[in-house]
Amino acid sequence: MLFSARTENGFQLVNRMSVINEETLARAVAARGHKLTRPRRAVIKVMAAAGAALTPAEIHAQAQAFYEHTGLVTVYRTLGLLADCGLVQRVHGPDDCHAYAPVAEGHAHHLVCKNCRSTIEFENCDLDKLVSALQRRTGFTISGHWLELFGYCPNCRA
Amino acid sequence: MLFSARTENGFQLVNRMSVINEETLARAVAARGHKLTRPRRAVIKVMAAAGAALTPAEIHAQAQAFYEHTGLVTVYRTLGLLADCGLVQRVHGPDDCHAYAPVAEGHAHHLVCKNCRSTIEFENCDLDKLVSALQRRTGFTISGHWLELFGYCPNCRA
DNA sequence: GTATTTGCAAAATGTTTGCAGCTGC
DNA sequence: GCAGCTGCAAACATTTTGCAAATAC
Repeated sequence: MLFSARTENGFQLVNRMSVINEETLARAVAARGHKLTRPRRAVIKVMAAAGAALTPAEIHAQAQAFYEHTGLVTVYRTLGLLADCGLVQRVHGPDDCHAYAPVAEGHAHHLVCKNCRSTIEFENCDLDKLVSALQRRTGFTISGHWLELFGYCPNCRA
Repeated sequence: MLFSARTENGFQLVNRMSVINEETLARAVAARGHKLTRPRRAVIKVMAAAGAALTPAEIHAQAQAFYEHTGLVTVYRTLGLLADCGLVQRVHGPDDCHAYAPVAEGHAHHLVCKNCRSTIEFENCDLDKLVSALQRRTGFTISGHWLELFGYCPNCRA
């Protein structure tokens, strides 16, 4: 299992338990009737290829490597678009909640290192028992959930 | 089980499965060597008595009922203080993440109605199996987690 | 009495909007 | 060609900081 160093400011997805690629993202966007413009392709490339949970500003910086004239505003709009399609998801922390991570199946959870912020995506969360108990006790109909784990990765345990 | 109407803008804690009171909060703040000033007492009153997950602006407005000259800046600072003490916790949503909720035991989860935003606090989350499986598979040492459930409360199921 | 805390105003940060021009299909 | 998209600048919202006056203990 490989754990790479962190990006200057970003949370690196060091080991992804599921995969999402550029093609899938591009196709999903097009399928919804949205145009595949140059800046959108750049943002998609960043989210798919880099595989990192990044802030809009970081995505902007990286996207400019693919298409130089990518504007920050367009990054925001594209992230909104991708989020609407369930292809991208906000990653919240105790403090910040400005990062976005790619999502393989429209729903995912993240395990984040509190020190270097490397991030692992996982899918199985096994909350059925809790969910049904709460539904019974509260009368709510529970339709979704949202889970993040924090800790220290092998490299940062020191 | 009682479900009250939502506040104008806030997420009402309609049924709290655990309790935290003003005295406890005030004592914890004093115990850490912080002064119990009038604006701090006002914020504490709001968080304890109202029992609602509220944004800083909402807390500010409500706090002024207890101490008129409470400033918004002080609300931010007091929330930071309470959060440091584990007495208050940010409540994040898919979109917004600007609300704070009182916490009984330094750690809690929330079940939020997607329609009226009424909120239930709960504590038992039973993630041990998931946590140990992930630790084994990833090599991470997992020290904390963060869980929120979404759905519709009995009143909003329509 | 003194260190801490406050409120104000101002700055910093992050995000959204208005709009004329550009571009994918 | 035309709707959808872009980038810029400017607006907007939220949070933080500097500082002199006020306050808890």
